[in-house]
Amino acid sequence: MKRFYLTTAIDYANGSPHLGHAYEKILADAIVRARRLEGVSCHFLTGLDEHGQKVQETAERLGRDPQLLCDGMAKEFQAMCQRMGVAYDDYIRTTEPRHREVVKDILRQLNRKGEIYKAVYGGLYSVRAERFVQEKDRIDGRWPEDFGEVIELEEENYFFRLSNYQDWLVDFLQKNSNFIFPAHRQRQVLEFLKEPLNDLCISRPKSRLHWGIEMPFDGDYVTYVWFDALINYISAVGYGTENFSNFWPADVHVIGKDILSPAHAVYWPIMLHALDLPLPRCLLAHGWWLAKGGAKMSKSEGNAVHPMDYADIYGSDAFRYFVLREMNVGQDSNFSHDLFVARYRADLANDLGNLLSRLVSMVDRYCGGTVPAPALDGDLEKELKSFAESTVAHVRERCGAYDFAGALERIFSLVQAANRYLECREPWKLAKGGPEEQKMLRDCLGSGVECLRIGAELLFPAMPAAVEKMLAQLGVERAGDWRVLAWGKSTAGKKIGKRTILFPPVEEEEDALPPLSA
RNA sequence: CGCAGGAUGGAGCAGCUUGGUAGCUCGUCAGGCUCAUAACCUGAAGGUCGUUGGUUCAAAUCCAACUCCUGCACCCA
Repeated sequence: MKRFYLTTAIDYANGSPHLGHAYEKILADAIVRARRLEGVSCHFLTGLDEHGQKVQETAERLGRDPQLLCDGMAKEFQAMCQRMGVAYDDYIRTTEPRHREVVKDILRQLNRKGEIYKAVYGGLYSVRAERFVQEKDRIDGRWPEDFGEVIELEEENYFFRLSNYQDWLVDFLQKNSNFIFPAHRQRQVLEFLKEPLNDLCISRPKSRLHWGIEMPFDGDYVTYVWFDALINYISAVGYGTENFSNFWPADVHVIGKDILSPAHAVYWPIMLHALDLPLPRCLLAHGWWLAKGGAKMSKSEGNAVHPMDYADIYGSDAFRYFVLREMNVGQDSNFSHDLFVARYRADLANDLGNLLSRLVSMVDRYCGGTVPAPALDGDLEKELKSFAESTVAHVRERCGAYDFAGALERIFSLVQAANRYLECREPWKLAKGGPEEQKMLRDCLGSGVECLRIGAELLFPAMPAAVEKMLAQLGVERAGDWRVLAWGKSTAGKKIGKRTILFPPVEEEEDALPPLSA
């Protein structure tokens, strides 16, 4: 049975995880969680890209074995996923035998088919940077300092016949306008494809680069890192085995906009096509997080956000909520401490956390801790029920369109509606009245709890851990299926759990900033 | 130069595909409430939707021109 198969980009093992990595994984995780709530069986892959020049250089600089270096990085990235509640099903590392063998198999196949040829490549080569450079790299006519000596170099390499497939790819993109999300990115790729494509150099001589997968038909070369890395999407799901068709084609490749073109939008489709494999259904290219005022985030600027610090201080769910709420998928977005705290305070602590808190408190105080049934008659109750149900429909639709910002905005409208409803009914006053008021009180609290229960179910893709805690306080099990999520009696008669503060208030001081370790 | 994205009340955003009284959150001001995490609810102030022209009965939304910001160097989500 074919599953919904989603991948993220595999992270490059040359640097520690940062906000961008965390965001991409959280976005992917939320998509998968939402899909599962629709009853779809899913497979969520992420992993680590371990070969290539940069990793080799870093390992040499540190005097460490590159494999050990990568082992450490894998642990770091996996720990981040764990911390962020990112529940992948499989983690692929490009140094694993299961990957290496598939890469070699594919190279053999393409070679047999005549898609690969050997040719001499000549150009300007920087000895210090250990790579080919171009005339346009010159600054004021001179080579940058860190290039060192630049020499003419001729080198034999293996090339993949990309250019043969350019027309096919353009045709494919024109016929499949939903291949890349958001749509304007697809136009950009088509623009890029107006220029003739060069064949792709897919080998590196071992004299220059040894840290890679050996070319199966020539032991003097290793495979170019991009060619190697992209294959993870099929090597991880058993390419060449009967299981493969349960996964491939992938439904979504979640990637950053920087690696859309040419790697994912050009190399990868052509590689697959040359192998007679179907293409993934969608490339989802997300934007970048910018520092305050739209500045680029970087380690050197010292304005990078450290996701783990936020998770440690505010909880991983608060962090997940922020990035999903604030980023319009596909566009760039700002991350600033002020924005984060504003969201945390207003949405999580005041609106949501406080709603839970007041409901649990009142059920405890006025109903002996047993949740009453939600009312079916009053006008306000009907209105609330109707809004909750339309919210379910709206959120399902938005999540299907990867619009978590829109979905979360709507869920918080529901939370506000519940707060407003309590304000209108004033259960704390009803509690002081006679039998009729007592009946209204029970109807009111039952409705309030039911409303929050539905909101919580909808929040699950964004805040899985917090939702479990909320539902535990409301005394209910998570339904775990949006298709049957209707206003009902599922909370009635349940005993509420222990009331705890889900999102504790944060201090006022500016110093409450997480430590910005450089 | 070219390509792409952006420009909406003090801040951050939505709306633009399928024109029709400008919406959300924060912030500010005034009021209400007391169940609750000094939280919640109500009301108000604040925008000629970058500029200029055009199409139209009607434009933030369509068209044209222009201005400003960002990205397009290996790497980086």
